[in-house]
Amino acid sequence: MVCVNKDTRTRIVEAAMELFWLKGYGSTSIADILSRSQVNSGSLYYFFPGKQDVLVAVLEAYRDGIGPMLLEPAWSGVDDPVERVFALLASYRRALVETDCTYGCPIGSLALELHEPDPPVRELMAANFRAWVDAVEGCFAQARDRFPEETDLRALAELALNVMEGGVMQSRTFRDIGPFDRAVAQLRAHVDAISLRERAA
Amino acid sequence: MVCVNKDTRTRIVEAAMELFWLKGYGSTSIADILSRSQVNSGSLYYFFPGKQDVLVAVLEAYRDGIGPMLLEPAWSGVDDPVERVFALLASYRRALVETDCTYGCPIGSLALELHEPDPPVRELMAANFRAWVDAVEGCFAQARDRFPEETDLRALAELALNVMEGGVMQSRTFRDIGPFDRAVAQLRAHVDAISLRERAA
DNA sequence: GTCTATAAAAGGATAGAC
DNA sequence: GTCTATCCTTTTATAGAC
Repeated sequence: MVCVNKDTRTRIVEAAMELFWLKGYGSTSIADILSRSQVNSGSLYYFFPGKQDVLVAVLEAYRDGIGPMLLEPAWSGVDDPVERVFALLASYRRALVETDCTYGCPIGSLALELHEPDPPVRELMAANFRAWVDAVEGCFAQARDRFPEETDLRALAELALNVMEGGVMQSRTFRDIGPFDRAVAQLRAHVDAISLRERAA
Repeated sequence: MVCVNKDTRTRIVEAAMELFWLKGYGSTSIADILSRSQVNSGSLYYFFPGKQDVLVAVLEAYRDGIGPMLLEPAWSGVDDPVERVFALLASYRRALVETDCTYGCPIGSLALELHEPDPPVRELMAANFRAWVDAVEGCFAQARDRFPEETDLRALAELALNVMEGGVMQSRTFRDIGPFDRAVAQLRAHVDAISLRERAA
């Protein structure tokens, strides 16, 4: 990806996306965004009324990028729908390991950092979670016949999100990948336990 | 509890505890703490070198209060050890409902808000999670004979934490208690599924 | 231990030329 | 669309009397 000649707005959003992930929203200053994106104050305020509008753009970028930036890379080479769920979780594991258990899910961090988000911000965070759960539920739905009829696939997908977010939270706090791995193992055991028969090899 | 004549340090810590819960650490200013605790700047800096030291005191208070302030109220009138786990989760549900799904676990929020906490802060957040998981693991251990020998009770207790924290995160974001309830229901189903026989009525 | 006043810095946002 | 300079507010922290 060529990074030098992107348009200014894109550079701002990408810089903010990374900084919010690294430091959080409140701890990222406009000056941080300006210096990382190599943009001047006037240009930022030409495109965005204020800092919160940059956040909105970042959350829109995450929402729009969930397929191409998150799911497709995680699922490349993985065909089995249930394995795709665990491949997705493995991509969060990678992020944790690569950052020495410092950074996990950017949406989750923002969701707990911002205590009284304005409606557009909250709605976009919800849209991100919804899209994630939709995708995971879709995986389980493709394997519908492996689960008992009464299994609530939506609730199962939400459990996967909880396991991921909770695992990230604990691993970050303990600076240890162990809690994340045990969380995923618990989900695996649960999915196996409710599966009707073994998957085709 | 008499609140007027508590000593100054205690008033500061209690005010900060509430404010960090309501607004987060970064969004709570020293001025906020001073006005809520009715203390003057000079007094706060007499007791604490800076804002982060107030946070340390708050986290110590949570850690020391987990028994008397969290577990004992949640467990009053509940004798069955496994039901105590769900009674604890119900106390988080209460916090969510009473605040219109705005506030959940203060430790979880701090854990995701603070991206690069200084060692004493991170260690205290870890100590809080550890104490929570210890308590829940203790409940499961009291019902050891209800679970297969190979069941990892520690991992099960960690799952309970993940379910709580994930459920809080989603319910807060969607401003809807549904995700939290479904998360707890999934844990209940999992615990029931691995239980060897029905509990005594 | 507590009070008031204030220093010192950071941060969000704006103005106006180009 | 971009640039520099700067205003204004908030915030952390300190000084020094009492």
